[in-house]
Amino acid sequence: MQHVMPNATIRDVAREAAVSVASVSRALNGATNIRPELRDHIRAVADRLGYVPHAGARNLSLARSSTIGVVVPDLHGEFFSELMRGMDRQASELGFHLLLMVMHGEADRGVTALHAMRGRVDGLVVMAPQITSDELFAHLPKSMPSVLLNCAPHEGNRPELRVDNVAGAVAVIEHLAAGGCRRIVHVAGPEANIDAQERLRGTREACARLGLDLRVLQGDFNEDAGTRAITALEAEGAAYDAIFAANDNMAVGALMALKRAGITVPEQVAVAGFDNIPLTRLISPALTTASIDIAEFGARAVVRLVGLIDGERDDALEWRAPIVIARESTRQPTDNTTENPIRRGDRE
Amino acid sequence: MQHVMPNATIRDVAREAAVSVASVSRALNGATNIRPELRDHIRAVADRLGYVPHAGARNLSLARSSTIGVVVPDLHGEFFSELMRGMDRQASELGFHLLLMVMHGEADRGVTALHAMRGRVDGLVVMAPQITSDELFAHLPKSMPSVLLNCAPHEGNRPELRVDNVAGAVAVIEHLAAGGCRRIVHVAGPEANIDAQERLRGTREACARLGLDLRVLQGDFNEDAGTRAITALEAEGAAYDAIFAANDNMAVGALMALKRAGITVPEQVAVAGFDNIPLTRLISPALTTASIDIAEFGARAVVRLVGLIDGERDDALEWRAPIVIARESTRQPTDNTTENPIRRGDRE
DNA sequence: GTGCTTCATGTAACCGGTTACATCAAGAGC
DNA sequence: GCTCTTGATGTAACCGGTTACATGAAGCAC
Repeated sequence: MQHVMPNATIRDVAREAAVSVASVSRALNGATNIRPELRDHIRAVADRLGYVPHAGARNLSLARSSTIGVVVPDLHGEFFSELMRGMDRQASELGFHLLLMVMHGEADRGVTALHAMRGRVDGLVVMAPQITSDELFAHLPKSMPSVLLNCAPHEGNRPELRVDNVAGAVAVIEHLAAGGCRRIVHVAGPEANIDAQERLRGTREACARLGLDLRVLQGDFNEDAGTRAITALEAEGAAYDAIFAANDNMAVGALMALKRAGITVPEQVAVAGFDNIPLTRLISPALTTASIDIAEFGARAVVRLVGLIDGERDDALEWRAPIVIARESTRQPTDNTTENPIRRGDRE
Repeated sequence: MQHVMPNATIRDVAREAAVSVASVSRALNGATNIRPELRDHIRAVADRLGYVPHAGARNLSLARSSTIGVVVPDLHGEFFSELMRGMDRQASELGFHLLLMVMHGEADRGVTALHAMRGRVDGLVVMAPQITSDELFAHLPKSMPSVLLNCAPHEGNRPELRVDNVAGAVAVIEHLAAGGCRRIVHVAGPEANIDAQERLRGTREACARLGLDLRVLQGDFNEDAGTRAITALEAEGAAYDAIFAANDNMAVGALMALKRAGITVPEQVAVAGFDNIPLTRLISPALTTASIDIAEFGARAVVRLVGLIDGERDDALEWRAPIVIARESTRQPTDNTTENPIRRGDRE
């Protein structure tokens, strides 16, 4: 009597069951053209030997790995854990695995990573917010299905998913306006940052359309910038009733500075941020902010990628419009003004 | 002149360079037994064709995938992003990739996951804190190198890494006692969770040894449980001067509830958590907590696993004792013995 | 010249699966 | 009886790499 052999191959099973490898393969993969008794016998033998198919070999001959490569810039914080969560849930639902690859900022490591993926994955989800992506894309073979997440603008059409910062900023301004604010101060992010630029643009558009006063102060995404903005405004005795910071960090800085200055939030000045970092729920007053559903973002990328892998045609640039998460730092809409998440159509 | 072919194989390169596949392999893998001019020529041709080796095929013939399978129970929160971060950094340093596999609680999915790993990875890092892992281990072939993280007790010796929750809880209680606390409330985690059980045990031991009052409230690791605990305590007018929650989430919930109830932290009630999620630094007052260096924990698991893969012998059960990270939510130890009793909140 | 060593290169087997095609037995139709 | 069809099973090629071994040319000693 044969003992369990830890790494039995299909040929071991075939020998032990006195059949050919083809029959074993058929028995285990549920092919119909095999006699039921034989199928059961083979399965029993396979069980007895503790046979588990070698996925690598299977992948090679099927030319399919059922694996999705995930290329991300870094792994800090909750954004990534949420993103991975959404991708994983969706991938496992569709029968795919996730192979993770982090390029720690260095572009050449990104290229190496991309190469290492060849023959290991069926497709890629690539997140590369750095501007240097063009080199990366040059190494992304056309034959490799891939979905881009929040990448900087680039040559050519590719299936892509982006956060609609413009729409998010518009939604925030509309929310502020609905709460009665008329004189908005926007604390902008770094000029070179694409997200910051778009948020500023949305703010400008919405204020112009709604006839609101807008003043823009330069910031840098750090908490201090929010504090400095308030200090400066108070020093010159400026009149304003809302602060919209281009990210939550700066909004928190502004909030703290307002508190110290004895200005009540949201009664005298409303404050809103962007990103929905976990902290926003916990400070007091809780911060109104805008963000997308990150897990859904990841899941959607996986769905589209699997579509591509299955041969679908897809060149679309899809946008995810952030929704406003209204908390204590802003006044709620007074009347029946709409506060729907605004989905913008194709921008240019 | 030949064009770039997207999925050139080694045989394409061989034909194009008018050499054998063996030479191509040697040229690209840096073998010494090849004429330098020929090597350069082959490399040039490979470049021109855009040849990237097929990792799957390579793995099969080398019987090595340079990939580590990571089996985790779920992906919530920052613990996992930190863990993955540590593992990823170390793995990429050692030339390994990470294949992620989440078993959402269901044990049979864990077994399926394990099988799917065969022939895809060289070894596994398995984290299975809640389920009765014995079934899982039964499906973990001896031939598959694996390192266990924080698994429930089980048969036999395996290379393993565990957080010493008992020691961590003891350290927290000692820190609270050193700050003058005498009436401790422990908000416990889920009863079925091994971490929660051990933290409770450490709390019990330390309180008994130090002669502190201890009251245990059942929780579930969610923020709400902390809030509910405070609500219940206040409703009955209980006397207590410290909350030790079995994880940070619940501690944060408690902190917020205390704030809302107008109870000062840490003057009237000190609060401590467990895990050191990044959030704890950001809230106000910053939360005292206990934790291991999670990234290091993950990195160490990878190091040991790679050792196993390389044939080292290793059956050790290694412990990581958490340290207390004292922040604003607890009083710092005063010099030798007594704390000023006036500040201590007997609030009834 | 022959014989021996050394070294670059090629040939073909192998990793462990899948599957097109060949084979063969049984049953149907005449 | 013979032929044709049908369906189960086996044989061997293939996926794309690596590499043991074979080959053959060059170099050297005699």
